[in-house]
Amino acid sequence: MNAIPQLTKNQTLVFDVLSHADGPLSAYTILDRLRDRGFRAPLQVYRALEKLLEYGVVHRLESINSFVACAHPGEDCHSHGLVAFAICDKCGQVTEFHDHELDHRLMSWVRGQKFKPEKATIEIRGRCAACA
Amino acid sequence: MNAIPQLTKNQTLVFDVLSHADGPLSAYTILDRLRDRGFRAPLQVYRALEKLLEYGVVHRLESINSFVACAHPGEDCHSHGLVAFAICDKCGQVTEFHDHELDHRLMSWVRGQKFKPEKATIEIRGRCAACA
DNA sequence: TTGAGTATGTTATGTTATTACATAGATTGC
DNA sequence: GCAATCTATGTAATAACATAACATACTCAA
Repeated sequence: MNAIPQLTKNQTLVFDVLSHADGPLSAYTILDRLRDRGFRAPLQVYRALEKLLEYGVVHRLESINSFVACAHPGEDCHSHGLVAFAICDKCGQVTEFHDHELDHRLMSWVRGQKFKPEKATIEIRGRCAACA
Repeated sequence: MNAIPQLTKNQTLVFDVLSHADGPLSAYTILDRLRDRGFRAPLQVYRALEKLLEYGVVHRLESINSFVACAHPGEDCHSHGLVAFAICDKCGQVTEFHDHELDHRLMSWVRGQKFKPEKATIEIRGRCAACA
């Protein structure tokens, strides 16, 4: 399990915004929230996100082009294996979920194909309990 | 299992392009390939794709913003339950995959959360056997 | 203190997707 | 027939998401 390096200024700012948000944010929303901290351009956000994703402290939700802080503060989430998300289309709430059995099933299929996996995306869209 | 309705002119054109492609295509690539069939605007493509997705004859690959014809020609793919994809980042080849056990595992977790699923995205990125 | 590496700033541009509005064709009921 | 309605299509403009290219500054070890 890799340690998380000291974050740089911009990485810290972006991570803070995501940590305090109550749901996933788009890169441009993050940018807007950091305007008064000096952010001017999308690249400042995307560059920080790139590193935060690499460190495993932030996840990208491909199906909604948004980013969310990992639900396991202080840990490198990569060590948990695959991550799955349930995303509520009504309220935006995201639930993160790790399941070894699921990983195993996916990976055994993938191995059967002689496919070398690098990254997996598992996202379920629908309505959360509160919004159903 | 719902029958697939008669496709309209634009839906047919878009589906043909996807069917004959050797991998996933972006909406704008489809547009370019249909310029000489009279297509002029993205919306012509997106509107057709929307229906084709609904009918289950085309899939959207969220992690690469692209579209691919379903691997089961002539059937409504929705009837197979969840669909997973292995996407080769080198050659672009996509392998489609259905697994009941996997569905079950995901859905039982989701039910445990009282979450009402509408749609699932499962995509594995990496290198295919030929490109590994 | 210089050179290498990393982080940042800035402008411009590329790519993906939708909004808004107009037109055309098909179908139904009268 | 001929309106009313519904679906499909056409077009322009714009919104939303992401990266390229280049310039500057910071940091740290040799």
